[in-house]
Amino acid sequence: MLYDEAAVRPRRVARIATRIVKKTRVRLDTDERRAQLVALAKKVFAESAYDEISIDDLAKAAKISKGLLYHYFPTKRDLYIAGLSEIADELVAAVSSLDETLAPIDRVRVSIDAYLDHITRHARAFVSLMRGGIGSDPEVASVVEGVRTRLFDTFLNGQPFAPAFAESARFQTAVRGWIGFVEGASIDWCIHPRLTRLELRELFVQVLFEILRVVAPAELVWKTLPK
Amino acid sequence: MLYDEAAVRPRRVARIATRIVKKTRVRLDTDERRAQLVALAKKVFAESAYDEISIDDLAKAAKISKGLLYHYFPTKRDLYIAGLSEIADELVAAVSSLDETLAPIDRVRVSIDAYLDHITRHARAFVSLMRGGIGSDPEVASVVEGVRTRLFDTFLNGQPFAPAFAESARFQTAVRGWIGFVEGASIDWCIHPRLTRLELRELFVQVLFEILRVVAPAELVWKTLPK
DNA sequence: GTAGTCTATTGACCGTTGTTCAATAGTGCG
DNA sequence: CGCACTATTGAACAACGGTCAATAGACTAC
Repeated sequence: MLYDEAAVRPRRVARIATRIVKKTRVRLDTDERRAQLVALAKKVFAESAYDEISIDDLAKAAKISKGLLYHYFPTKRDLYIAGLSEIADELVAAVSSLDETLAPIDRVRVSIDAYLDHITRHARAFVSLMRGGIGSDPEVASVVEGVRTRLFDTFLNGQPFAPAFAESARFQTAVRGWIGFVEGASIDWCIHPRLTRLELRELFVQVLFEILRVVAPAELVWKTLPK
Repeated sequence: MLYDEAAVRPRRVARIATRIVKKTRVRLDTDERRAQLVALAKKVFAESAYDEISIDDLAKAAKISKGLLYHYFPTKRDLYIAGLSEIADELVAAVSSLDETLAPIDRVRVSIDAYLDHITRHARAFVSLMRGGIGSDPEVASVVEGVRTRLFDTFLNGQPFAPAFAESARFQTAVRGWIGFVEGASIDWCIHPRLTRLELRELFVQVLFEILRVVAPAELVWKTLPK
């Protein structure tokens, strides 16, 4: 399959054959081509693992040559990260449509709802994003960690924390932990949906509040903490 | 460097030279060799990423030929997983020395202490274990997920839960989330130690209890829950 | 129409990788 | 000494990620 006849055929003959068959090249604008390739990467890498997909596979799927792919992305990893970043952006964007008129607690509720909605619809992409196709690659890790901090910002943005509270080490560690809680339970839930989406959401909200209560000194507790 | 003189030298010449130099082969027992190779894999893969280390590197480090490596492990991935599994076993073993005489809450405390002790001493190995060198590989994922469930068992084993409680979906989801909490905060803490080890431990314990309180119906709450 | 320019596109090529396998060399037994 | 057993080797292989000079389609200018 690798060394088939066409591959070793001399260049000139191939050229003539090309003319005869009228195999016309498709010329695309730079931006269109880039967008097409990133879209393909998003789809393919959400379905299969990083090293199960070769550059040749991608080129064949895009109906272009390998060389052209390298004209747009310096390395396979760059293409992968481009796709992953878009998946990440979509997730963050889906969550961050916040309604200023809502009470803080309901704002969290809405955000988590949007979050669960989105990862339900894009379960495979979500898992492959969070599990990190190339776990040890620093760029990939920074995309994933970026999602966490951006999600955190979106969940809690504009909430009336006392500044001293928000900067305390306990608070930051606890929130990072809560993100881990949500992530772990979400991934588990994607595979074994033992709770309804609503039950899961309420669990997240309740746990968040309990964690904040544990972490915060009494006088700094979030104003809207129930009871 | 790749195609150096020695490499392309005809076999017979090489053999004669070998005799002259008296380069004796080292013959090892099967189990010893296997153990040596797994130990090497553990060390190397804890330090560097999966695809930064080639089979040639490993063979050279072990002072054996590539072929022999494949005599013991059918594929590079198998060797990697063998090393990873030992790292995982060591972590679980370190945590699971439980003292039956202690009160349940203190047993959790001791376990978490051992956990933090261990990941402090083997931070790199821990991170590369939990971040998964080949994130999407199902076998690797199952090793990591195995660590989570075994840690969970160790943390909570022998605690006086009502069976109905332990089997409830809310409980299981919540505990899986707590594992995510501990993991996320631990990895964060390995990189930015903003809290003391003791503070972190107490945070974990408190959050665990609050989560259990949130999740459990009143009459089933862990007997030892403080207050 | 034709010549020339620009650049999107190609395919042959390279070195390295993971993997295979027939050949080899130590070791112990009769 | 001869023989079997197996730990060990090294050359070969296909596939991979990546490079590059050459090509072809679209545009402008005359």
